[in-house]
Amino acid sequence: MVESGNVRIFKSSASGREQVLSIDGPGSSIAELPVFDGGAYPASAIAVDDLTLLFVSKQDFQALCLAHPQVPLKVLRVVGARLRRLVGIIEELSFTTVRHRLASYLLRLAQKFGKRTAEGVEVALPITNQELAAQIGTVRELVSRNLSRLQAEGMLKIDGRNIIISNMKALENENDSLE
Amino acid sequence: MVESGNVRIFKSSASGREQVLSIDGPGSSIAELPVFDGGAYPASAIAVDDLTLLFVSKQDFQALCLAHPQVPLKVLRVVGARLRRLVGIIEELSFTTVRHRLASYLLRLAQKFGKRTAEGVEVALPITNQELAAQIGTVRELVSRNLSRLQAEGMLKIDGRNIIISNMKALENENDSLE
DNA sequence: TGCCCCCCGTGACAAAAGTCATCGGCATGC
DNA sequence: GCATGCCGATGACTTTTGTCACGGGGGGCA
Repeated sequence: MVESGNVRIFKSSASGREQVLSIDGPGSSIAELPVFDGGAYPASAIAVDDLTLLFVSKQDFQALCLAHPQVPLKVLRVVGARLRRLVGIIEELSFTTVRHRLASYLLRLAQKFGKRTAEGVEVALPITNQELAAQIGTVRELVSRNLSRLQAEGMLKIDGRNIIISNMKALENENDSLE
Repeated sequence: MVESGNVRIFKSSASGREQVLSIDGPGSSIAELPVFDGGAYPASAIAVDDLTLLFVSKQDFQALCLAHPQVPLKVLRVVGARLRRLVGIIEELSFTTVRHRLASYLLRLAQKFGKRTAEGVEVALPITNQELAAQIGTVRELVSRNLSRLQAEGMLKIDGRNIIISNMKALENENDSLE
């Protein structure tokens, strides 16, 4: 269980690429699978910032579940959310382009953290291009190129780590109609 | 719960492509997520052959879990397996080529159903190229082309719906060393 | 101050993926 | 028999993705 801080869960390839599966904050559980089925860890994890975790052993978990039958039902809800997220990643990887995934990411970011300004919605990229690439399943260069291209097309303006989305509508259009 | 027969679980894109998430047979559960968290179905399902299902309502499931605390623990194991499979799909989609995924598929097939013959291991493709494409996340044409190419390179021989893997080693080499 | 490391952008290129169209085979059903 | 529809192969092409290499810009640290 994450007590404080954030963890990034990811797979890495032999050639050094990474694919982020999720980023989990306080209240989330991570590395539950071995507790459920006794198997191996399905992915790697790394602290994004200062992090404190609570460890629950397989034995304790099972005992807890047997003693308090509501617990596993709650856990199932949490695991369900994880399943949904993974299905979403598969869908994006299988059906959409890097450009599309990038637009989706920016939109999500804008909806969560965007500030309205005169020129549009402004957000600060919280991560490097490298990490963004890992989250949307591509490489750093393509993130860079596609950002430039979106800028050239007038959808947004890049100012260092800040991004001003000047044409929210256009960005949203990138988003629907999965090709 | 699947009582008999097989179900294919898949997502489909606006342009008509499909991505298979899993194929489940007797003993598996499907469409559990709404029962867990009350949300929507995360994907579509279709009967592969004659199929009988057992329906368990959310209420019954919860009552069952509360009455028999071992049940949800077992369910967690099953869901865990599903999580692992999805992570595996993401890994393949993100890191590997169509060629690689095709080779993996054939190897799995050969290990499960292959018959040794003088010329190599023989398997019958149980599905159309179209469906194979949906399982490995691509389109029909690429499956066809890559099969031809593997044949041209001497790894296997295609005889209608039958495939004779003449060079198992070479096919396995395709498989390790995720690029 | 200078060095090193990481980050970013970009050109040039190669490889992979996907699209569109065509042809031929085969089964099904009218 | 013949039309229809699905399936597979393949050529020609475009787009997308990924790789490699380079140069420039900081930030930290000795």
